Amino acid sequence: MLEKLIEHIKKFLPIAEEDVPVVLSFFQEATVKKKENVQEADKVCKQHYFVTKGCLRMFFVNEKGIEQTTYFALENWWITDYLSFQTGQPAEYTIQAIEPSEVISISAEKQEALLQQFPQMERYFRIIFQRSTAAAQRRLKLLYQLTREELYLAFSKQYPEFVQRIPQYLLASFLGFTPEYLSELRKKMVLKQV
Amino acid sequence: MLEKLIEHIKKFLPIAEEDVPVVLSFFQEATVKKKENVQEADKVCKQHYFVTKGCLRMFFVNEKGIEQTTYFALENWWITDYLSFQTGQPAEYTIQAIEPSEVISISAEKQEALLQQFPQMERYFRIIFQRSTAAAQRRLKLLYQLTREELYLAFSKQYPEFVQRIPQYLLASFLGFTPEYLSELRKKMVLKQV
DNA sequence: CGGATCGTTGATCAACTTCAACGGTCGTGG
DNA sequence: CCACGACCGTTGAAGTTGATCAACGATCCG
Repeated sequence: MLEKLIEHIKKFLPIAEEDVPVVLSFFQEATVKKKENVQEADKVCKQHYFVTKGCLRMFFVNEKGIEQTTYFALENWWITDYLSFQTGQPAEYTIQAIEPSEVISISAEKQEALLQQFPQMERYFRIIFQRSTAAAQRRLKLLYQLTREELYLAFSKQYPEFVQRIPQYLLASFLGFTPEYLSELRKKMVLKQV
Repeated sequence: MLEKLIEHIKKFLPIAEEDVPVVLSFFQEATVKKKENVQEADKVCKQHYFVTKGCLRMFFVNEKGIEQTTYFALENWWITDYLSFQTGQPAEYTIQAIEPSEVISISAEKQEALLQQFPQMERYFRIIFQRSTAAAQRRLKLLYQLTREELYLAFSKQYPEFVQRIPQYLLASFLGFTPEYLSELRKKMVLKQV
């Protein structure tokens, strides 16, 4: 399973075979059950997670007590509450598996130690975060320019298999509307196709 | 003016004095007039901008022909259309000065060359992008959890001087609503205070 | 001084939420 | 293996939020 991470790193930079076990020694593996939290809100987020199997979601609980999902992480995606991870403040987000999953993680301290010992890993994380920044810009553009209905269409088109894979109420939350409204949208779309 | 960039880099890592001029030789300076574009939509975004003075905004034009502003960049902030910058595709965003400004910039090619020659700069950009990722998470949380009115209040509270500094229609656009509605919100708030 | 730009106002309208209720399905315990 | 409860998706009515459009005043700047 750790192999998955090495493969991912190798996509972005060369890494000497003899360094592989040393690099990997900074990380730990975990199996996560469905609905299990890897990170609880209000606790400091100590780990940075790399998903090797399954799917995680990140959510916060709003004033009405509703879980608002804002991120999903699939295989080969990094995820964490970066604000808490960086500053050591309590996290605002909970991170939960929505399927039986497998993750690799590294603590903030170990990540820093890894970067000290293997400065070339700065490049790996620089690229990861640069891509994340680009993805955030793209997502924000969609959020600003599309109606909820168009958002649903765009997302369904880009991730058709994923839409099948997750419960509708999570998708509705992620897209920023209610499950009832998603239900209405789906009905409308079926009618149009007939 | 280039001094501002060096100061910023030094906040995150040590840099030998003799390296300073070499590092700086990768960058270029520019003065930008109010309303001048440093980046046009549909052209490939070749530069990564660091603002040393003034303020830039990033926007796209939606289907109704309205300029939708999604980012501001103040002093010591990096900004660009990262998707275009990374992939070489045409940009979706325009980047424009909203005040007379001064920027330092570096092309994608030169940034790569800089990182090859000074690998410690990977750390600098890793930190910049990691913070940017954290900021994006924070912003997304606010967008999902607050009403438009609360967004305006929160933003006014966090950046009171900035709200004074920019035209209201830009602020309304950034917060995701119309200038007319912002006007209504402001009226409502004044009435409450009386 | 004159035109363009910006903020405001009010009426109407569309998008989306809220709430309550119902039916289907899935998983768990007996 | 069945029965029960919890969870999930759906439906429809009523209510909010915020958009749209058109018009007007103020201000800025050349």
